[in-house]
Amino acid sequence: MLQPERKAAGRKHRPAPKVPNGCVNCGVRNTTICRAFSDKLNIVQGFKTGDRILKADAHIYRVGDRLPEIFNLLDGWIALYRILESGKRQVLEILMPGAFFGYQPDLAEPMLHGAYCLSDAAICVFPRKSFAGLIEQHPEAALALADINAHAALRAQDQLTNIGGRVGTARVAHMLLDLFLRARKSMPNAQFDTVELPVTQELIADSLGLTSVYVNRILRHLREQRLVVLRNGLLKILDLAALGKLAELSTLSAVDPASQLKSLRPSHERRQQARIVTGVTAAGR
Amino acid sequence: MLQPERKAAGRKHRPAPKVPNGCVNCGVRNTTICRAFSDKLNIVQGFKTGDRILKADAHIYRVGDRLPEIFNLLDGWIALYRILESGKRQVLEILMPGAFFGYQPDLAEPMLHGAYCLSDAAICVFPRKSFAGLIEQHPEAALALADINAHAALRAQDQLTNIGGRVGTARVAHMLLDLFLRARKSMPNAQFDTVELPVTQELIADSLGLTSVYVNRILRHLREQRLVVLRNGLLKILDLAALGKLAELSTLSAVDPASQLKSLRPSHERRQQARIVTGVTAAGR
DNA sequence: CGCGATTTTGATCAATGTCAAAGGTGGTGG
DNA sequence: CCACCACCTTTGACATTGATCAAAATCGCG
Repeated sequence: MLQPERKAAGRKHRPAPKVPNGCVNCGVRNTTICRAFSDKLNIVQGFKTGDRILKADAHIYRVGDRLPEIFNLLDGWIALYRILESGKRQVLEILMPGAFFGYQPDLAEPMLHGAYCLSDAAICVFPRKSFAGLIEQHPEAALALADINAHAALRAQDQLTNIGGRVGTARVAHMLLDLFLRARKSMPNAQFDTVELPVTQELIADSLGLTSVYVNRILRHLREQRLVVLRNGLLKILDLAALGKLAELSTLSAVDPASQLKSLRPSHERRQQARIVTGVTAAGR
Repeated sequence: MLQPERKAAGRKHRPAPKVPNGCVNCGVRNTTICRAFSDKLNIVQGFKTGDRILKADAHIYRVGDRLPEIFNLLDGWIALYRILESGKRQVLEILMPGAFFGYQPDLAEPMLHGAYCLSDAAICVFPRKSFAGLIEQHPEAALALADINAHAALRAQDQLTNIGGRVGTARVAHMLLDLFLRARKSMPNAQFDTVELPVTQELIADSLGLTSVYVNRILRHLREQRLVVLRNGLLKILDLAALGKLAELSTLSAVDPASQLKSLRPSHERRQQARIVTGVTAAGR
């Protein structure tokens, strides 16, 4: 359950994040709010405050802060979270490049969630004060914002469904699958079965409403079943199909990983059905 | 865990829902997307397909449906839910009058969630096909939509935090508190400690990722502690302050019930601190 | 090589789920 | 107006999942 300050895990080979040279060369300009200005990039270019490079473990803002800015995530991973009265941390969402964050209904109010870097990261900064004006001036931007928010709601509902509807093992499987598929998208060689995952077991636990100790046991279980291995910040998928089955993909999910399950190496020798073994505790070593 | 078809509980004294006579007389026109047209109600008036009265337990749409419409909730309560592969139902949100629903990022895609009536209800129907056009034509509508979606995301995150971060007792307390405060808002006499709550224990369970049996035990516990009584579709708050404490209100919640906690009858004779008794099972009768 | 943080593991306990049966309650048809 | 029925609500006994506590083993990084 979250200690005051900690170090993120395994992110060695990751190259230092770089910011693009002008919006024209921005790699994520079609994913975030900027896509509303694709034919007039000079507007965002003039609007943005600047870019910023952040170290892993840096807090971009905390719950209760009154922010003067809004952000686009250019590179790196960021976690959004809340803190409960009990001190427990609940991770709301894990952001990857292209995310638009720091927004909430009433821009002047203190932030309802915090954001901190899972890895070194690069962000693009917008001034908060004039943001509303920008949106009002440009109808397409309002549309893009509506769409972005709708997707945010969808993701939150996905997570909600995962936590509320699945047991620990399936929860973890589902989350790993989601992270894997998302991370692979932004990878150069998109046919690999391994991706970098700068998440700590405690972070997974705080995402899924479990304990890090229990997550550790579940991970061991998944490893022993030859489904997936998470080690040193690397996630390796061994049996995508079986993992998908274990994850009890909801019939129609926003991410819809189901449609992507056929893309990894065709099939495998170990077709051992990977029963949904509950009772991770007593898993024989 | 949701059976095919069921009857909602206790909703006897509720008057039959009525639809307003024209948008001008609509009671929720300032809550939903229509607020963008406050000075030109004739536009929505001309745009809407019509109104519809629904019986309790009616399904407005189900997961996978391709909807030809979008809705405003005029009267009554509606639950949005998903179905997991296991057959488990996860309630995403409970809607009250003024909600805008049936929207999702890609309007042409099959619905990712279902909607069904907890009580008799009245809804206002918009044509889905031309909805995008309406939004594009009216910048303020796009803004309103962005805001509505942002709030939807916030609510989902609230629920996420409740399920992921709290134990059963606190979860139920938090949900009841939320429902109470929301329901009371739309009540004539807003100083009462009792509201109608057309929810079944199974619905609460499916909302919170618990079992209806366990929810029942938690409710008994809350009743025995003189905090709140839920019976026959009526929710009566006995000790609002203690309930709020039990609910571990997150420091800054979107709904922020904390700020409303002082509004009920001042204090009470039984100031028995209502310890957060865990271990509901063996509660002595 | 050594420190700080994370991962692992064992032992044990508390929270929550499952199964099954008995009571209630409101609605409805006769 | 009453009896019956379907659907909720309650409760007991028991099975599992997941949390806690505490200590050892690893790993990344000077």
